[in-house]
Parts: sequence; C-alpha cells; structure tokens
Amino acid sequence: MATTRDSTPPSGDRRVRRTHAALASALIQLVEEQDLSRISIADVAERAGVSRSTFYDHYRDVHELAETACTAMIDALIGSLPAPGPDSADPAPEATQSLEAFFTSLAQHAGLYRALLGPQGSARLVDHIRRRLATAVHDRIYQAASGGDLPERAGSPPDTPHDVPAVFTAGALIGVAADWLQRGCPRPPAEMATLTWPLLSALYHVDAVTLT
Amino acid sequence: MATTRDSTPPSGDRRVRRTHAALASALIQLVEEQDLSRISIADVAERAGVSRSTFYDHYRDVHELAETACTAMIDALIGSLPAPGPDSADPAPEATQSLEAFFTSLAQHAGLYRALLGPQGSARLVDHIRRRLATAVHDRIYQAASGGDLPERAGSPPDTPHDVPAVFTAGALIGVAADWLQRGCPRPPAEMATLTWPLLSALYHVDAVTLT
DNA sequence: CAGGATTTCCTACATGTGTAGGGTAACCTC
DNA sequence: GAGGTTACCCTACACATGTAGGAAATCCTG
Repeated sequence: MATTRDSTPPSGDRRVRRTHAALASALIQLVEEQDLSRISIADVAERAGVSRSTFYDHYRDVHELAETACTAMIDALIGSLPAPGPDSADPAPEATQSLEAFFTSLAQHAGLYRALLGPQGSARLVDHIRRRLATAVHDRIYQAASGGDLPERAGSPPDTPHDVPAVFTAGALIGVAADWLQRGCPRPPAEMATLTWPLLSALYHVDAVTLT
Repeated sequence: MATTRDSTPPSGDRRVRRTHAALASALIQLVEEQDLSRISIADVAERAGVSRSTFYDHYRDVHELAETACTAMIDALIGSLPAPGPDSADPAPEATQSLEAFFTSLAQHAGLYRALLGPQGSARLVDHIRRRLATAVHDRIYQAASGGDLPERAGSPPDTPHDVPAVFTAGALIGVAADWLQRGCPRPPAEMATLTWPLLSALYHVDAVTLT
C-alpha cells in the first residue's frame, strides 16, 4: 500500500511523475470530450494506463486530480489578466488587449473550461480558482497602490488574506467566464473584452481610492 | 412506475406535495449538519420517511433536489439586495442597510449556505443561483435606467439575456458571499456591507452610464 | 550492482448509484 | 362511493466508489 500524499509536483520518484502526468493528461482529454460529472475514476485510470487503486494512491477523487492537473493552465490564464493602470487611463488599449487574450485563451479550450466551470463542473475547482484569482487580484491592487515591484509570490499561497474587493473581483470574472462559456461563446473575445473592461476598471478604481 | 417530472411546485396531487416537502425539509436539515457531498440519496430518503425509489421518481440526484428546495430562500435573499439608486447617492444609507440585511440572512443559515456554495457544494446550484441573481440584477439596472416600474417577472425565467454587467455583478456577489461564509463569517454583516457597497455601487454606476 | 524502500497492481468487500418492473394503496374525478 | 389514474414502495441488478491487504515490479541509495 502506498501512503504518499505529496503536494510537491516535482516528485523525486520517476514512477510518480509518470503516473501524475498520465492521469492529468487522461483527465484533460476526457474533460474535453464529456462533462466532468460523467467521468468515472475507472475511466481516467484506464485512459492513463494505470490501475484504479493507483489512482487512489495519489488522489482522493476526480476533483482533486482536476485541481492539480489544471493549476498550470489556470495560472497562465490568470497571468494574462490586465493589472490596474496608473489611475485614469480611460481608453486603456493595453488592458483591453490583455482581456481579449484572456477570453481567447478561454475559448481555445472552451470544452474543457465549460466542463469544469459549468453546472456539471466541480465546486472544488471553482473554489480553488477563485482563491488563486483573488490573491492575484489582491497582489496587483497592492502593487499598483504602492507603485513599485513586489516580491514574486511563490507557487501555492496557503494563506489567502480576507480581501473583500479581491474576492469580489475574482467572483465577477469567474461569473462572466462561466456564463460566456456556457452559452457557447456567442460574442467574439474582443467584444467581451470591451464589455468587461469598464467594469473591471471601475473595481480597480474603487480599490485604489479605498486603499489610500 | 411513476414517470412524473413536473416543474410546477403547486402540484395537484396531495401525495406529491407531501413528498416534495418532506424531501426538501430533510435535505435542508442534513445540509445544515454536514457537507453536501457526504449526503447520500438514501440518507435524504430515510430522513424524509420516503423510499429511495420514490426519490428517483421526482429528482435525478441530490443537486436537483437542492435546486428546487432552496429556490425560495435564494429568491428571498436576492430580493433583499439593494437596487441602483438615482445616480449619485453617495452615502446611500438605505443601500448599505439592505446589504447588511443580506449578509445577516446569509449568516443566519451559514451552515446551509456554506455547504451549498463552498468547495464541497454543488456547481449546479451555484450556476442556478448565478442565473437568478443575474436576471434580478439585469432587471434592476434596466428598471433604474428607464426610471419606472417594470412588469413583475414571474417565478422562473427560462430565458436569461446575455447581459455581461449583470453576470459580472452576480458572480462578484456570489464570490464575496462564498468566501465570507467559508471563513466562518469573521467580520460582522455591517462591515461586510460597508466594504461591499462601494464596489457594487461602482458597477451599478458603470451600467447606468453604458446603458444610455 | 545489491539493498531496502516505494510504487504499482491485484483481489476482495461493503456501500452508494441509477434503472427497471410490478404490486399496492392513495388520490382525483365523476 | 365507484372509477380509473397515479404515486409510492419493494425487489433486483449492473455499475461505481472507497478502502484494505499483500504480491510483484520499479526505483533511489550507497
């Protein structure tokens, strides 16, 4: 019986790395094909070429696997979001561009993100994403307010500060993304960016004022 | 075998009403006690004094039951949210009061809402709530913009318009609520209202400007 | 390369899920 | 109240979940 429950992805053992990679890849494949709630552990294990009991040696359920398997993608997505500009840069072409990139990335893996964020998705993963997004927003607001560069935050922050504006903003972005994906991405990313930026910008502005 | 799948709560048959009520009440009891993901259909049925197969005669799974069982509470909660005021009523004591009432109601059933909105909750239900909240916000923005009273929207709107500001706002409120509940409601409702209102107000203001 | 440590796999079992059929009792309509 | 309708319950089954123990293969270390 294996009793490992490591949270550090760069595991020492070659076998563990292989199984992690195989399971993550298998899950992502399956999620592109069907809803997350229809994916059984046996499916993932078989697709990964791994026994079912080996799955349980590493993850408790499909949601936990999804959490670790998608963190990299999620972080990339979060990284593409626009930061608050120096006060009133109203037209803000840069910000709209990053937002457009954000929605474009979302659309490129629409099947996956829809399956994860939609009604058949994982509340666990959504919560995980909201935490990460909130800390990212928090850092950017703080960074913009103190005008300088901050220490880069390491991979997985265990302590999320209770920052209401940050969670507010994070929830808003998740809401827009989930809704857009679920409708099948009817509007082009550029239009979504144009519609979203004034709202996001307004929140950034409120935060900047409140922080002083 | 029963083949009913009625979406109209005021069912004609007395038996159906009883079963619906019993199941809803049982679920709410259980959700106050433990996480939603730990509640089995057998548990709910037993607590409700109903056979397991009867459960399946009415609902597909626990999430679907939760959706219908909590709609009334959710709608009451949504109804307590502040509407956009006539342009710039900056101190806005009314709005902060309604927001405080909102957070107070949330805290009164903290166990339930945490179990539903938290990481062990139901993505289905969160999606359902976001839809309802988004249409409510949409209506209020529209109503405030056109200055007058609108026709009351009936119980369950099947057609949600693709209103980006509305989903943005809805997601934001859900994010704040979920985060606050999950942390165990550390700050008092009044403080949450004070922190949240400037953000919500800013969104309302952006919408009012955009709508013209 | 030998040694011990770990991972992986297999088997087995108790429990939960979701579906199906059919008997019984409660309900609504007339 | 008699009629047909329908909800409720029981039983059964195929499949998924989660856990446990132990055998065999793979790995890191010296």
